[in-house]
Amino acid sequence: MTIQQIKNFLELANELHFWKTAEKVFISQSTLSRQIRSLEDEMGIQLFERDKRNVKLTDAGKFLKEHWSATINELDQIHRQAKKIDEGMSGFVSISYPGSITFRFLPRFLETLNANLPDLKVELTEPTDENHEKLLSDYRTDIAFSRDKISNASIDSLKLFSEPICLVVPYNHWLNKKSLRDFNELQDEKFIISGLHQKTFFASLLRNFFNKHGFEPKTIIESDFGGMILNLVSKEIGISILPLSFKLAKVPNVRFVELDEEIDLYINWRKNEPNKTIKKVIEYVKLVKK
Amino acid sequence: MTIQQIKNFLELANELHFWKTAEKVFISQSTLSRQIRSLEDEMGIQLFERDKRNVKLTDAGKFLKEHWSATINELDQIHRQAKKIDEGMSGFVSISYPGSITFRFLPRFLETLNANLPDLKVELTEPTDENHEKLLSDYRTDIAFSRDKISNASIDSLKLFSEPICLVVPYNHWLNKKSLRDFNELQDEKFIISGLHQKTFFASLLRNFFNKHGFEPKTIIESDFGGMILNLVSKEIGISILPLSFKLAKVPNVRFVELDEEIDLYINWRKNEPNKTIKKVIEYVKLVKK
DNA sequence: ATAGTATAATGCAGAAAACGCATTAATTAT
DNA sequence: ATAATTAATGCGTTTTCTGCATTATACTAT
Repeated sequence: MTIQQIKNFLELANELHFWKTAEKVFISQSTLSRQIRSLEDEMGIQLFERDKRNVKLTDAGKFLKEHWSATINELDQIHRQAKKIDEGMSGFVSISYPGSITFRFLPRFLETLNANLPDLKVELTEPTDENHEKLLSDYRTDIAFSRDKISNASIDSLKLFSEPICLVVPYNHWLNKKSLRDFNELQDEKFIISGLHQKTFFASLLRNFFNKHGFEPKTIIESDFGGMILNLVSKEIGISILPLSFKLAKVPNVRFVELDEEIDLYINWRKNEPNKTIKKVIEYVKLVKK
Repeated sequence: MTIQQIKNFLELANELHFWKTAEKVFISQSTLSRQIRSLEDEMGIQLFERDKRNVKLTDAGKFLKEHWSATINELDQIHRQAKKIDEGMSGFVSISYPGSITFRFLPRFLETLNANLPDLKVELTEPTDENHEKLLSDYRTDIAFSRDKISNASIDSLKLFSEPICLVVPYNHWLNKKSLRDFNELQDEKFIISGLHQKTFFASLLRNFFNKHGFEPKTIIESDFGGMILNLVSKEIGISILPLSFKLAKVPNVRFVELDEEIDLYINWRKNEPNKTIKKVIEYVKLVKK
């Protein structure tokens, strides 16, 4: 039993005329006649009462006309949707990201995605565990934004942009770009930063930074959550170091002082990803970049 | 695109193994491989990602597995129902009947129908216009019960049973079978009967009856509705003549006095009726008969 | 009644498709 | 390296499908 056969049946059920119907569906009258016959045989159900002159639906035929018609419409709908998925116009991606891009890059990116792939469903996760390689290869995420460059034979990466890291201080704090001549002046400041023993990339970046400048910060609160850190700085509990992106959070009573140190953002995905949706999303990220 | 192809796809989508699936659906592995391929080509959608070793569903494939599965189940359901209709196990009949069979024959008949064809829908009409032939040929009714024999080349009839007609009197009325020696004794009785000028069969039967016995009844109320007549008799407003069947209405304070006159019940239907449901219903009526 | 017309079914022969066997090619396991 | 697994493919055969031409039948007009 062919979908086309059913469609032809529906056409005939409307026309009730073999010749006209055959013409309409671009087959010969004999073919149509035999198609309907074979449909009837296969189902073991008489669909039409026909003498040499008239064609009319049986009760079963009426019933099937109604229900098949509905089902065929459903099917067409389903096939259109499947086509969309196949073409990556719709579907599902799981994205993991560092908190710092919450305020500028990520919303822009999601906006672009939504404009171009309105049927796409996105799952966002802000992983505490930063093992991007494993997240990707275990299919727990499809696209991983990361601050560190990942070198792995089965992962493709692309650097999207760099941005300065900044000292984050309360508005009236003595410190500004010009006043800061020597980092040793920060000796007595109370820092609110990620625990330096952490294995996250940002922690190791901080570790390097303080090493380079030869002093150890006085850490009074440890936190990995930028939003939390900003609020503590705003309440003048201490100062911190964060990527410039956090400025966009627009927390009041906070100033960002750019340092001569940059941090990168990479996008990572499984090499040879066959999923068209994911590939398409990766293409769009290139449009947004910085 | 074949229904079978879709079913095979669904099987493969579960098994994710060509050889096992092919065995399960009783075709060769090569055929299955090509069927899936042709499905993919026809839809223009990749359903499986497969290398020489592994088979897995694409996103579009997952989507179609889910939705096709639902649709195929619906279709199977629809086909079962259509089969029922085709076999006359289900469907629709319109039945017209004279009020007199409301109390005994019709409920029995409907009970039998319901027991044997539980999915059958029945429309009952008690026509005031008694033109059964026209009702049938205009498809306003499928089965017409009638009191008169219908002679019409395109209508088949069957006599189901005969029953006496009765004088219907209040309980304490002087009249009974033995006391009634001569119909002229009814000269002074007040009758509640169908207008004798009416063209209904029962009216003409009454006309004949009174002619035969050579007197004209004193009619105080004209009515064609047995139920109404019975209630009026019960209130001792007059007496009437009705088929014995009305006794089953069990209206209180009413006695039936059988006369030596019978009335028939016929069932009528369109000759060569192709509708299996109707034909089946006609068969069942024969089981109930009397 | 009779001839004419409309229309679904059917015989036939050629075209296309489907099928299974055997084989190939690629991958994994030992 | 070798064997085993497994999806794809070439090929010949069988089956099915298709359209043309024709037939059979019922309705229409005269």
